[in-house]
Amino acid sequence: MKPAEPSNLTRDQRRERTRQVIVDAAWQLSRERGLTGWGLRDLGAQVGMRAPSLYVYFASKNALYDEMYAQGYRELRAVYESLRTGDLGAEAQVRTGARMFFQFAVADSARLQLLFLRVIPSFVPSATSYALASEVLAELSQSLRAAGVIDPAALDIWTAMLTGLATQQVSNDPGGSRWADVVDRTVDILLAGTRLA
Amino acid sequence: MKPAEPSNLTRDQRRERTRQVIVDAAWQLSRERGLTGWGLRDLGAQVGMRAPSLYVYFASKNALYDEMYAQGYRELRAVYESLRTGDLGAEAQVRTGARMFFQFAVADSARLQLLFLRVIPSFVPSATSYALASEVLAELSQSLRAAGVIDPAALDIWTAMLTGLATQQVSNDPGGSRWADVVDRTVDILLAGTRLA
DNA sequence: GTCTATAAATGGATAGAC
DNA sequence: GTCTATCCATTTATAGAC
Repeated sequence: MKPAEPSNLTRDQRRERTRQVIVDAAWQLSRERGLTGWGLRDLGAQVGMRAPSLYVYFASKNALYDEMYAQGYRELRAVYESLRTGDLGAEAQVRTGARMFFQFAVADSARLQLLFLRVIPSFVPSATSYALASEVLAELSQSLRAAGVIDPAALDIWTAMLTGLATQQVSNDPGGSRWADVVDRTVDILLAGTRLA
Repeated sequence: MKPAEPSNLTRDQRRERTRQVIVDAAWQLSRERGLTGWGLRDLGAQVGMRAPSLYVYFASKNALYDEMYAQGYRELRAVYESLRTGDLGAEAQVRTGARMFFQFAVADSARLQLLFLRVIPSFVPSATSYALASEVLAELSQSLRAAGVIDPAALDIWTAMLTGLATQQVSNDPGGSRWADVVDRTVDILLAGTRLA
């Protein structure tokens, strides 16, 4: 018996807190060594545990990836919610949203790969987690509709553009701003080209 | 002594041929199991060798990736060369080039990841291989300039768009045509937006 | 809930016989 | 040029003591 944590919490709360500590450590390792560049031993060491103890909190490494995936999309959803709560007009919302998405995506290339590319062959997001991703996409769709971009094909162009800019930035100019510098201009071009299609 | 190959070839020719067989097998495994989903044992088995024998032809697994990378860009360069040789006008060349790039990229998602994304943390293309990539980019740049897209920032928008469309297609609609269907429209939009910037 | 011990496999890579 | 044998590290995951 050595929880080492404030124990005026329920068992479930303590468990959830530990899960979060593990997920945070996994993100940190992913940022440092890449999404697949660490093992459960390393992760355990990071949180002061041996690898087998992690199985108390996650059924497998892929289950852990799934939680990271879900959490990543929850963070992105929060970004869009903060946007919607603001008092920006429809077009400004699209403009700011694009900048924020880009910033979100390039801030963590491991997260970019997990959320938007299919980099781990064995990992497929669970139905629940994938639903979160769809929710965020719906948010983007909504935002674009409000600005006059109404057809579904145009939405696909926007997602390609946004992920493309971010991917190019982290792949071909990490730490720089080559693609960051063209985000606004690209938004202008797409707005002009996809409105009232 | 058991070459099992027609021996009216020089030693270097036989060596080069075997290297090619290995690279082809590596591509096949990458397509089937993902870029990192196979080991040297599997690769050896695929070409009728034990893993250690592969070291006669490649210094390391990353050296093999490097050859795959170079070969991928040589194939892409060939695509653009066939385009330049045709009798298309500048704008038609951009339009056809975009379609061909998209087709090339989605035809093999492992190749897409190796050539355009940074998916294997330990792999960095050699200077020689990277020069090939630059050559192909210059080709694209040339093609766009001829069509009136002259500023470097616009080129960055185009590469983001092209890779973004392909990545979305293989990540979110593999086997489908959701993003394939918007390539032409996207080219129109970008041509309208980046010409004579 | 955490540990040790270990399974069972796989990883890339090297030595040295033939 | 290919092999066997092997190294040494590492992987995810499980069993069972505490």
